[in-house]
Amino acid sequence: MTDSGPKTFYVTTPIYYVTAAPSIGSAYTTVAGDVLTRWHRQRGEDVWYLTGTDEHGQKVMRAAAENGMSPQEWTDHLVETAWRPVLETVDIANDQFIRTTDPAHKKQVQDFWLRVREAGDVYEGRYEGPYCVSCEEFKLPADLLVDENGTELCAIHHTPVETVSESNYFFAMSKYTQRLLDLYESHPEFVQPESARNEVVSFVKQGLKDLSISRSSFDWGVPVPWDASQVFYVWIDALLNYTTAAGFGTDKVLFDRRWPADIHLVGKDILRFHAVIWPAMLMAAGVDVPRQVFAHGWLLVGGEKMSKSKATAIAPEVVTRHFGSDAYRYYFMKAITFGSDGSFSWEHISAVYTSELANGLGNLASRVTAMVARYFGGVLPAPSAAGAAEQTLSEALGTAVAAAEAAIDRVAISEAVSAVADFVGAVNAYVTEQEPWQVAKDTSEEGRARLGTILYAAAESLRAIAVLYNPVMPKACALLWQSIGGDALGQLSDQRVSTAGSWGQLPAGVRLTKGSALFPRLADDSPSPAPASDPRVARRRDPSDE
RNA sequence: GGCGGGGUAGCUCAGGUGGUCAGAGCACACGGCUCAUAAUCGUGGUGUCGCGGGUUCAAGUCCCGCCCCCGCUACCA
Repeated sequence: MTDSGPKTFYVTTPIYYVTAAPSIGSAYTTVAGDVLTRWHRQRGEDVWYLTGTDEHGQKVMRAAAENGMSPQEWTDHLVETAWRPVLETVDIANDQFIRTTDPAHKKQVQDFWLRVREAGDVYEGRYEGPYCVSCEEFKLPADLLVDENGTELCAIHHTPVETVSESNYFFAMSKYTQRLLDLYESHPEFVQPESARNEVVSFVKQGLKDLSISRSSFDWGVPVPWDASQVFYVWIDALLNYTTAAGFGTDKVLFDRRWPADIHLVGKDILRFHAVIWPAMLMAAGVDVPRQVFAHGWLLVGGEKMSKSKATAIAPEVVTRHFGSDAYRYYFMKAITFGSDGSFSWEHISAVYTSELANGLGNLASRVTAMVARYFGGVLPAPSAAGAAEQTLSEALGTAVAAAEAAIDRVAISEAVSAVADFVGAVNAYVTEQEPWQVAKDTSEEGRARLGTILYAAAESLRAIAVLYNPVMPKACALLWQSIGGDALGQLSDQRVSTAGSWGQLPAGVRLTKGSALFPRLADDSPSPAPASDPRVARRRDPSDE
């Protein structure tokens, strides 16, 4: 619209590889991005949140064949039946869903590499590696077995692999070794958390080799524009989704506003592609590198990395069906330190749901709205002079807001959520200590005034909680907002997190209603792990679940 | 093998530049309260801070050795 607008806060998830349906692992990343997105929107920033699917490559081809479909049919099917629906399952407010099979993307990939080629960083060479004739594909050294004679065997066919070479195009990535190291040095925030940064730096310090960027042994990919016999290596194509979506090559005004991306969220398994290859590609093309690549950890189930092959992969819907999307989001964002591995268990999410959402936040809303209804006919009383307790409470709110804001800036999502959760606890304690039900027995003017002050403080606290939790639990917060009469202040999504701590925003006189429970207590009927045949459970796609 | 991260209360984890660092939440026990979703509030933790040495007045916290777990060690994504 305008070419002088503010820089967009641009958030991305990885584009998920469509050999299988989503698991809680991929949804975890997407939820994290969504929370950051919604939080920044409530700072009043212009945010663009991108997610999507990565659809090329040999594995997709193979998965399609196994399912009796063409690659395009297969990816269309999975995208429409699994990957788009899961966004609704976990309540994602993305702005765009990109598919690497989109024509616009394919064109951009070709244009990008033509540009790098013209810059002199693409050359023809030979890729040589172990090849299994039965599999009809190159193998990775790590995937090979070695027999007693030292012969390398295909792990699938147990037959010797041959050394085969094919003509490929290469990207002169080695040239960028030092520039990458300089980037990591001058911008420590480029790769986070620190553990991820260390791995990347030590990897690059070994020196980079050039990268084969095309394949001629199969054709499910973006055609190399200057050589019809080759398609681009899937990562080289996939990474460019981030610039395609930003308008690279098609809309300069848009691109200048949106790029560079502010944060690429990735699982730590795909860190290198994002923290090494991707910035090197961009440097070669003369494009700014993203501001940050943030790698989160694994979801562990039973102490092990979640794995489809071990039937520990869980479909998000299995969890949301029982707990709802808000609890799903809350649990993964609060109970797991973002950036570290975290354990998921049905028992744990169940315990967190009951203690923090049902007994904590839900019950707080319930008791406050019930008392306003009982003692003031549902109309929020005006507060009289605040006492020490109210002062303490409002200060606790200010502390929570400051802590949460600072944590979000560090992508310490669990800390941000915890800061608000601590405030919820403080409000519950406040209510208990002030004993409004006792004060209500004092029908004098002073008694009524004091009662009004207490309930106002409690309701005002709920107002702030709704604002601060909205990025995490949009559905429940919408209900809470409605029940405390928040509409008098406008739309919840328009409430700014930065000023959420300003005390006294909720106007006296609004009507509070006690709706149904925000988070009803749930019967403990923990489901057995879904069987592998369950269509909701992703098919095997090891070793990565991204 | 090399590099990196980790082994802390029943569970999930903070802390870790040496001296209120022996912690939080959950679970559990007892007590208070009754507005509320049998919810809430308060009180209660000696656990060899993986093992063995060492430095120090003082070590989860530094040094050495060892054990175990996980990740990375490049072109499957």
